[in-house]
Amino acid sequence: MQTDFETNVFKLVKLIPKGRVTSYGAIGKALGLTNSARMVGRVLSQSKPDIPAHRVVNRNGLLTGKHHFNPPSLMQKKLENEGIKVSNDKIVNFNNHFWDPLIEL
DNA sequence: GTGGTGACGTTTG
DNA sequence: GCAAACGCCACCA
Repeated sequence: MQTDFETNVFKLVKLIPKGRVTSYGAIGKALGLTNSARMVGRVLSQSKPDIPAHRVVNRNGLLTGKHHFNPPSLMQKKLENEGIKVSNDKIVNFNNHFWDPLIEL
């Protein structure tokens, strides 16, 4: 059983277009939580394989949560598989791949 | 019930 | 421009 917030996060993450990435703050902001990025990250930790959590990174474009993947390198691999260049655990041209739910939706 | 920590972000010094 | 502190909410010890 999940809260509405978690449901929203799951839905939003599922709506992320292929080859695009977003940030915790953007998701939280879209849900009305301006500074609760931690919550978003926590929710993603409970996300199932059904959720492309690899498309969610921090504001720095850094794959901070890759340690929670299995294996951790899977995150980078998936991003690269979608056409996103990843170097040193961080997204290249992050601004170019950034997907803002507030704008796109 | 209290304290500390966490897939973070923003603001101030 | 870089470093440090605060804020937010939830879970674990």
